[in-house]
Amino acid sequence: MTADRQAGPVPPLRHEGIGGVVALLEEDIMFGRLAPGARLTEDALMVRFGASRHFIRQTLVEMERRGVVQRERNVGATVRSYSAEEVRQIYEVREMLTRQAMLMIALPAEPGLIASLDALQDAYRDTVEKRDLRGIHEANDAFHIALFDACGNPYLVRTLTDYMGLTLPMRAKNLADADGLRLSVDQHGTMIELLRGRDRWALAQLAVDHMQASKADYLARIANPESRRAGSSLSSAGRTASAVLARGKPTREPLRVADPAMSAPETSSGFD
Amino acid sequence: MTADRQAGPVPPLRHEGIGGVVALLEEDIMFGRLAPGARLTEDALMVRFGASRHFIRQTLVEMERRGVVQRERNVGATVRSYSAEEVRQIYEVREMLTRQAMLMIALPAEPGLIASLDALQDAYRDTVEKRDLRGIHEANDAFHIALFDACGNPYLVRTLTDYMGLTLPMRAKNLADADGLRLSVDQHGTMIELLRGRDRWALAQLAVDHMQASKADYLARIANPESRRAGSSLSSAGRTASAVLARGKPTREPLRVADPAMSAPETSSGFD
DNA sequence: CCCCTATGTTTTATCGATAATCTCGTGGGC
DNA sequence: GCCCACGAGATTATCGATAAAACATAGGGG
Repeated sequence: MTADRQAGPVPPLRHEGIGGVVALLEEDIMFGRLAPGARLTEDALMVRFGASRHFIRQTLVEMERRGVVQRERNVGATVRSYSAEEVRQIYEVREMLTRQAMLMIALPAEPGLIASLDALQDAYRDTVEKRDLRGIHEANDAFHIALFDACGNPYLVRTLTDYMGLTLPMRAKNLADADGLRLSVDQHGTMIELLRGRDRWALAQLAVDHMQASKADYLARIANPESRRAGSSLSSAGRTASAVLARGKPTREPLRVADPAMSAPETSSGFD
Repeated sequence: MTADRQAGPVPPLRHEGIGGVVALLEEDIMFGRLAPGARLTEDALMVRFGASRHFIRQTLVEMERRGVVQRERNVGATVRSYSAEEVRQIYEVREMLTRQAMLMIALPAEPGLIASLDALQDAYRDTVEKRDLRGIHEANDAFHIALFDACGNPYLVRTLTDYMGLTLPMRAKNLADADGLRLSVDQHGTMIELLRGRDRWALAQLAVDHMQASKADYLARIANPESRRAGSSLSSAGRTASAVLARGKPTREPLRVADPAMSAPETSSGFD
């Protein structure tokens, strides 16, 4: 691990070790640089990250656990894709968990919580204004996790976090949509307001509503796969979008990664 | 893997590969042969199962994922123990998930479901009569998973299964309690009856009630740690029960496993 | 002309050995 | 007598190489 990690494709390249590679790859998936169905061969990843097979393998195991990657014995790993049915099921659970967690928050919330959420909200707003995709995602997740954390049950928070990771590929496109981001920021603000009041059900419902847009958007996207994708030039070279989304056995193709300086795709509304 | 796996300590030794080792170790934990806090060194496990370091390591990673084992970097793995607070939190989520899953079952349940549950119930009763501890556990879980499966959402079932695994060490002692088992069988029967009716809430509540006994029992057990433990002779040699349950840094002690032919501990009621 | 089989290539799975890290016991210094 | 530093032992982490499996292709037989 003290070994040379020659110039990674992403300039900052913070994070180190296995967690870092996971984060980087999740970004690739989330930003659409790695389309669903794309193969992730160990050798290619070894070259890309300058890591040993051991590390890469562990990374893939972890990503499989998180549900963003599918691994088949003796065949390899692919970016997982979800059918409309699966998406509904995942969101059904996620919505349920969210609602329950929100209902568990003692409602005139204590000032400390509101203060930290305010801070996170500010940070979130900043990243949105700066159009910092990675930052947007992280700040958004940080806000939600802090909110969930107020439910007082770390296991519930963990499971909820797991499901947030599961829906990660579905939230991809929404990071760059201006209207969706504005709505998202507004809703976060409303949540903080509701935390000052006493209406648990309103809070719970808002939190659930908050995630509808991305779900609907993703479902619409897979309904007609030829949706215009902005920076699709390099991802999964030569395959049509429908082929990429196809869930059949993956053909053996080399791993290909899009230009790191990806142009922000302009897509429909919705966020979470 | 084609390598010789010389006589394992458990006669049947079905299962092969990593999943098998996990199952065996989970049994050890569940039956109390491996007390909470016990160290699981790779070398010891390699000897015990005649497997390579690679396998054992993967096994420990998997068991950590399942929550039955705790791993600390450069230190090793120990059987995880749960505080009263954690137990309540885990059960809180598990109860919530259970209730929701039960409520999702369309209620005059279809005959096919009832038929398969009847079959599983018969099998369960058989294992109970035969006092087949391992079988009891497996048959019980099979019944519950089949029941949960009727909710129609595989992701919910999976999460629920994860939590069943998490509460596995808490359900340990209850496998051998005659009264508890009788109650358990009865409740399963009542569930099947309720599936024929239309009262979703009664079914959900029964399913939640069904797991209260083991929770209460475990909480009582950790409240006064000097509870009489039947086959404690070899597990964690020389340490007091309270020391075993202590959650501080584990002292380095050799792995010790109790006699495979464990005498069934007679303990209080409760089951799930 | 099509289907089945043999073989080469790609990719993953497994192993044994070495390096890094931690824990615990011991001895010297204050 | 107590505290800190050092070293021995134990245990995990990592690596490189080899084995095994699956896929893809090309050739032969029907």
